Amino acid sequence: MARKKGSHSTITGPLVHQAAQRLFARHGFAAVTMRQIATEVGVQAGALYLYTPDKQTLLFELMRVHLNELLAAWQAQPKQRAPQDRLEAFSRFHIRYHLDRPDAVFIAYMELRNLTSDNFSQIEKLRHAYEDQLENILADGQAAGQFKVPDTRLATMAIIAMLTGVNTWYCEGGRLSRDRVERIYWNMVRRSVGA
Amino acid sequence: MARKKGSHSTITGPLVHQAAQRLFARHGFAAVTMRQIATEVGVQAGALYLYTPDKQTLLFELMRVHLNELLAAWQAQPKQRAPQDRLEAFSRFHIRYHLDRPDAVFIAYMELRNLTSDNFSQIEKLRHAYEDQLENILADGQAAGQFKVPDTRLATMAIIAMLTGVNTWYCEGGRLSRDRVERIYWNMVRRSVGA
DNA sequence: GTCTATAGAAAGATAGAC
DNA sequence: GTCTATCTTTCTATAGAC
Repeated sequence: MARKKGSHSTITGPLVHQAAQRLFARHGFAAVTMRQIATEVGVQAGALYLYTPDKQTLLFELMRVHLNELLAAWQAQPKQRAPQDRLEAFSRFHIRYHLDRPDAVFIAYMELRNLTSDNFSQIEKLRHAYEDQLENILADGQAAGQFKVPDTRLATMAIIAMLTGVNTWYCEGGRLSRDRVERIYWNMVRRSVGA
Repeated sequence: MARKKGSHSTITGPLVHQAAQRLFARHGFAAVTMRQIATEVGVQAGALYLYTPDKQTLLFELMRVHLNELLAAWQAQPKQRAPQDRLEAFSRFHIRYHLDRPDAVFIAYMELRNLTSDNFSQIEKLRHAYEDQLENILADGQAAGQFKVPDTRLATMAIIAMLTGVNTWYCEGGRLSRDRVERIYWNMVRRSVGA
């Protein structure tokens, strides 16, 4: 049998990651087979192992890249001075960024259980680094007497959970525009910390 | 070979559900095998099919029972009159109830993808009925001019996500007591709706 | 009610042809 | 770089002994 196509290593590599991301998000890591990913990409199952040493590494890389990009994107945001402005920037950024990448977000939150213990530690470190960005804002606002946050760590987790929750219900082109959602959430966040 | 034990159908049935709940929560539905569940229970894999027609039904039953019990437990709570009191009752109840059943909660939120489409519809209906309990409180408070909630559905989802998030980080016997967590979250919820 | 044994399908991963 | 072919393991579910 002749092969179907020529060489495409620089193209196929990213395609493998995209297909895995889509399928893992839709059906869950454990439920997706290498054959399904291969079919989605348009190659044979064996060919996937040219782009990843194994299924576990594929999952790990998806999460690692996502969290690194998330952190980088936040760092690249214009810096504000006042705690309240920084909190607004974070709230809006978080919603916007997460709504744009539902699959990556879903995987990063839902598939932690399926990481090996070493990989889990690395991912948790990255996630924690992101959470710390918000915690610092809250701590500064509290220190400046502008927020009423009795426990900055708890408030950090509460706010992130609330904001990330948008992904579970928001429907593109639905009743609410993104901007309206951003504004309503920001108002809830603002009031929740007593600003 | 002699069998290990006598008959225990009334005991083994619940044990199967408990073991499945523990394992599904820990490793995910798709990652858990019937053999693992059987080992946990102390029977052979084949014996599980005396208690469930298949793996899918086992998952569905865990979710269905959990959500039914959740609704019943909320209905059994003492009724308050004022929207603010009802919101406090709901917030505290939600945290308390969910912290008591981390495995069942985890499964009900994470394994929706693994339900067949028929089973999914039924579970969504139950979840929606619970969410409506909160939405009614918010709508009443808004109508009474006591809350500032521009979109009750959005606020419902935001608050439930925030409250349920406790389960992802709360550590029994850790830095914060349950009562303190309840109180801080209630304050954040209260302020977030402008009460 | 639980066991052993196994059918039958499908998984992850590898080897070697082209 | 992708293919076919396959090894090895493991899965869900069933059948029939006890």
